[in-house]
Amino acid sequence: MHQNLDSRIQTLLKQKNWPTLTKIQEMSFPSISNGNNTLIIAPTGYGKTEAAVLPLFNQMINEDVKPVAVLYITPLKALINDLSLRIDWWASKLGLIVNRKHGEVPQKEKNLRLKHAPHILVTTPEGLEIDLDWASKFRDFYKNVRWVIIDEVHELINSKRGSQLAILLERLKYFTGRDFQRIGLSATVSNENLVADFLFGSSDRKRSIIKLEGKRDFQIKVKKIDNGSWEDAASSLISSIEPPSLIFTNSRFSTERLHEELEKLGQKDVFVHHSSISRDLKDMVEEKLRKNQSNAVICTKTLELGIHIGEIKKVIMFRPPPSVSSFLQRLGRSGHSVSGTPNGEIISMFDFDVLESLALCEMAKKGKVEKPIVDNSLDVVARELLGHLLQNQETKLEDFYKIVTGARAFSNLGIKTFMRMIDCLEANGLLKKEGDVLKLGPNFFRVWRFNREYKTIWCKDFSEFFSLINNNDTFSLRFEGKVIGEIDAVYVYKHIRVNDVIRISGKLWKVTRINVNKMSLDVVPENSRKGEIPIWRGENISKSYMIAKGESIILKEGKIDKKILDDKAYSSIKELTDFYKEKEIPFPSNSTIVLEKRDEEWVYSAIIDERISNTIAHIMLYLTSKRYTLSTYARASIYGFSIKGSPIDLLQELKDYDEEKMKAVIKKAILRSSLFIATLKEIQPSFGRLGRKIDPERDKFIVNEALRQTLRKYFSVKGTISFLKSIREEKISIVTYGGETPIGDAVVSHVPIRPWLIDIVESIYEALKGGAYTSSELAEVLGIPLKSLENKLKQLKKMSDKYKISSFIDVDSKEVRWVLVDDFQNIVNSDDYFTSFTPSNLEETFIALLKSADRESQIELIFKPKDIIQNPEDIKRRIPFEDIGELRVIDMNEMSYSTPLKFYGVSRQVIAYILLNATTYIQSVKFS
DNA sequence: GACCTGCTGCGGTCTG
Repeated sequence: MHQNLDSRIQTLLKQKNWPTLTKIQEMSFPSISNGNNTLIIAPTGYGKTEAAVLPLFNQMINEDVKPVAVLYITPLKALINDLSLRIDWWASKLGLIVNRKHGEVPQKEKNLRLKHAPHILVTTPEGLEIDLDWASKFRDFYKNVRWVIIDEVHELINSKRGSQLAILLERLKYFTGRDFQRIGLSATVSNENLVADFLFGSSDRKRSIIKLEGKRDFQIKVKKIDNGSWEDAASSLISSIEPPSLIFTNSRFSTERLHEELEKLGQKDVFVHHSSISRDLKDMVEEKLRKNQSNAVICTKTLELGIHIGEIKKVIMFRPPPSVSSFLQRLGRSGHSVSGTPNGEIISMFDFDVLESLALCEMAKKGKVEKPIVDNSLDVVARELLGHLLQNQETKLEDFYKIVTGARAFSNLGIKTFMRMIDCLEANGLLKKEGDVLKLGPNFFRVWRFNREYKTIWCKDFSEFFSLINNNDTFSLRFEGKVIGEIDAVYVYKHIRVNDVIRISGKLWKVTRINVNKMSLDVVPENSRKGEIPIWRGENISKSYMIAKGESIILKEGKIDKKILDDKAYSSIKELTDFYKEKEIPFPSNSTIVLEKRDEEWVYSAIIDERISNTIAHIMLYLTSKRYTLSTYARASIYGFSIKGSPIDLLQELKDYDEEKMKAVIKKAILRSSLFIATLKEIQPSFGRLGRKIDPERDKFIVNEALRQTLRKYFSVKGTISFLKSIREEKISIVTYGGETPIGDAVVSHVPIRPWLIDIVESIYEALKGGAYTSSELAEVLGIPLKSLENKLKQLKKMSDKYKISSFIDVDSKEVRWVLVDDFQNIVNSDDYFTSFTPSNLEETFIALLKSADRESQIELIFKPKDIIQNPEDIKRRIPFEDIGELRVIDMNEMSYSTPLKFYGVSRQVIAYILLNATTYIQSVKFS
């Protein structure tokens, strides 16, 4: 027992039946009591929370502390609920008030805190954001904060959420005017000083890092099943399950699919847990785990960290996890107590799964974990500046600059960049600059709206201001008013119809109603039919460079740990290595590339950082789509890269680029990638730039920032340059092989990256210039499938502002031809198409029915071809709306039996020509 | 064919 502990706390320890403090609690006590900023590193289940809280209680009960004295921040709502109960057990007995705050805390409970201000407040980073920015009344209690505890720091450090929190802490310090003590709790990390820097920011306190080496002991078995067989996977799972087991997968789809197979095999009490299942159902599953009423739960990352889920006998990973840290987190979910040894198993589907599993074990045993990369995104800075202005109405420019640069993530933020950001925010009306004083601008509440009714596609609900987490649109599934789960909106539009049966949360549901406005599907349970598992589209989960490193070690040193492999796994890895030995080709590595050609696809296998593969793949895709064909794709992974459709070996060309040329090409390639477009879309609202139209000159700052973020996250310019340099200097050798290799298989098993649509738009525009073509002709010329081209043409016709296109009927061949609006007049006058715009009877009367693009207004025009030829401008004047959505032309004399000729998305500029074309066509059909 | 996380405060009015 710690001699410095107050007797009241000692009594409570006895009540809890804790004979001693745990080791980590003992270790951190002096440093926390001394007022040092302290980072505590230990695996889950070692009593980190009490390690942080007990020394604080010890001080609090002996001093007269004012609320809020302790701020406890943690990333999950479920953790808040858990922790506040756990802390309250001590606090209530010591006369201290605990309060929790997150989005699902009932309003009643939230209101309590103004009457009885808590000494300890447990909340999320977003909760703190809301309070500082917006809680005008409660905010004053924050002036008393003396201690801030940040839980699960390792979860936050890599993300925008983390840098948001880092700035918030600096804002809090500015607000309190006090250098409060900071305490961080973290799982094992590789670079603890970096984590400490991130956490302690501008604080001048002494720092200590208290670390309990987690045991690297674990039991692991690697199994292998037949390629891609879900049946095999399920029967293998059954033989592996030791109730209660956790089965981790890498996709929501796999959880549902495995559950389906297990059910077929008669398995009972197996449940599904992932982010698209409603909170209620997830709670139910967690409860089953805690009460030991389940044989197994199949889950995604949702159960990787966080709340206590009871004693797990065994952790099964269906296919290897994407990083060492996630491998350890997952493994750590079993043998949760201090003494237990984690017990786990990896089920491999492919031979490279076995290789990855071996690599994960190798790196984990050596204690190699991924290094965190601290996020320094400027949309976070912008958001924090606006929040600071919500709080203070105004701020001096240099004051806020000092606050931001106090956060370690932004200590390198130059004043020039900062000023460019200010200018951008001002240009978009989020800020007003008066001398060196900043105020909120007029557009702030246009971007973040209170009233949902006025919401347009681009503006955001006010509540979203406080969060930097980005989401796709989803439909919720409802049964009797209760939410079951969620499905991507795109998937609903494309695939779901009434009476379809969907499989989600391991159960079948029949769709009875699709409510597009409310974005919900009404469903009822269904038992008789087979259900379709929805596909949730997410971001590619990239594989850690640690896996690539581990694989290199294993292959170079021939270090295959037989003990952990089952027979099938061993023979699959043996076959893989034997292949290369027998064919006398070197194994792909970071110094050897094996090149093979599969049909039109150049496959380069190597074992390298995925970001290098991704960079090269994007450059090759850019060059191929620009020079040769749009019918192309590339692939990238830790197993190398590939390109389809290039007539030449592009790597030979790339290796001779100098650094400058390389950087320029990389930039062009990335600006066209969907990764960049998605990043741009994500950060736009933070800078107040609404709407689709991004102007590369006017919005230079935003474009550059999106580019920088995309580069940092998915690409490696430095790595690629040095990789190519090594090829040039022949430090990396390239071996060509005439057949198909196993690692080549791994390369082509990855999802193809296709050219971004913007390329297609430009190419269509280029191809159309000066001519009139049918869609099949265009598809042929551009090398894209006819269907995708036709879709694109229709879209273009509607949205076109830069690329205006139109179509007419070629009267001679009865085909539709596409043409640029700007070329229309020349086409009409050309010899080729002149006859398509020359009605045989100029005196005949026609009716044109026009609808506006928004379908709000509709008019009817009666005309003769003669009128149009004599005065083409007049017809334009007679149309009261700007955009014509639909045009129908009817022959007045034959109204009763002729079907009207329809045109969609007609540009006003060419309406006269289209009317002539329509009448010519109708007459030609009539007389033939 | 691909993970996860979060999301107004405050005071006033109305209803049973």
